[in-house]
Amino acid sequence: MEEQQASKDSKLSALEVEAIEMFINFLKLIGLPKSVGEIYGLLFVSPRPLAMDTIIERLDISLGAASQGLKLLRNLGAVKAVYSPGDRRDHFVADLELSTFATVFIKEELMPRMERGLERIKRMEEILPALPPDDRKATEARIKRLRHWLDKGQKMLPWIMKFLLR
Amino acid sequence: MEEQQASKDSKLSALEVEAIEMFINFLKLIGLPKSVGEIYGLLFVSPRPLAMDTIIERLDISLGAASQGLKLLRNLGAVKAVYSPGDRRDHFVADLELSTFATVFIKEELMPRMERGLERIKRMEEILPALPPDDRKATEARIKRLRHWLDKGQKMLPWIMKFLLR
DNA sequence: AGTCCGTTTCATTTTTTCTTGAAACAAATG
DNA sequence: CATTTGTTTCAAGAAAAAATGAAACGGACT
Repeated sequence: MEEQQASKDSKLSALEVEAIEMFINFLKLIGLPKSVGEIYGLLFVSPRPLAMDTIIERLDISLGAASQGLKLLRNLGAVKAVYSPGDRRDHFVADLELSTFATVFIKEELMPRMERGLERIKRMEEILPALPPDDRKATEARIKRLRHWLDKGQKMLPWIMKFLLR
Repeated sequence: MEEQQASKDSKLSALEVEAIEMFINFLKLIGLPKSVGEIYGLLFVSPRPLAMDTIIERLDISLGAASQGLKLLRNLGAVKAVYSPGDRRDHFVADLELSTFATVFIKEELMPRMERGLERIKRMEEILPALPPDDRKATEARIKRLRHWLDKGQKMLPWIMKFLLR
């Protein structure tokens, strides 16, 4: 009579909830949807591999979300499928190497943007000479500053990566 | 007869378009909406302060978006209002110190999450002893790893900040 | 080959986030 | 002090992102 909560998270332990919320928050930071954070959080604290069924049931998410989320996480390298003898289903484990997320973010989000940024700057610099002389000086200074920051960023990234990878 | 484009960006120079697109992309990265990127981008390449009217007109955005976007940018410290003699309107300039964005992001997004993360970890560690012995070991290791990463991150941040600020 | 079990895909729905514009507000002007 | 000009606020609408679930798929077992 006091069981039977709204069918919701009744199946998750306090520890699991903490881990899940934590990863929802962190992964949101790098633009991943809630469901992905949930899945990774659950797998992260799970002492044994989980099948998709289990994940769906315990997190109470849809088939599609689970499948897509797992796919994404596998592509990132944050989750691996392991073989489970005598079971047709795939089972999933979290790769505990958290640097993966930071690394992926840097490689797939930051770096490409910086490259495109540099291209833009080059184009802007080409346009500069055609500006009215009064404005040119000021604008030139600004673009130079932009470039300076991009360069700085690009120098910094490899260093951060190194730090992340041990 | 070949003028009169769809009333759209006809008022923006190629240079402005580049800058705007660039900032839309970068600011999106730290979770800011398109309109904010547009405003900052326009101000960044503008050799002189712009009034809100001008911003609205040239970017073709709404009054509300302009007001809110400018407010946000002012709060971040990325835009300043300057006095323009003989004009009732506020005029806005971009603060060229791009580190502002990174700094704000770190301070308002990253750091708080890390703190909340540490709290969670502490709570998880308290729960640990109550786990079934077989699982405990494995889970303990995972949580230790989590903590390790958070610590690492927290150590890294001040360093990054220092790097950003010159 | 046919059935079953598990997974992926994707059109649709739901949720979240952003934008709009009208109304309230403020502050300078005549 | 009424009016005009400029700005903020916020409820409603539009757009974007994420979740759902049914249908298609694929591969193992009989």
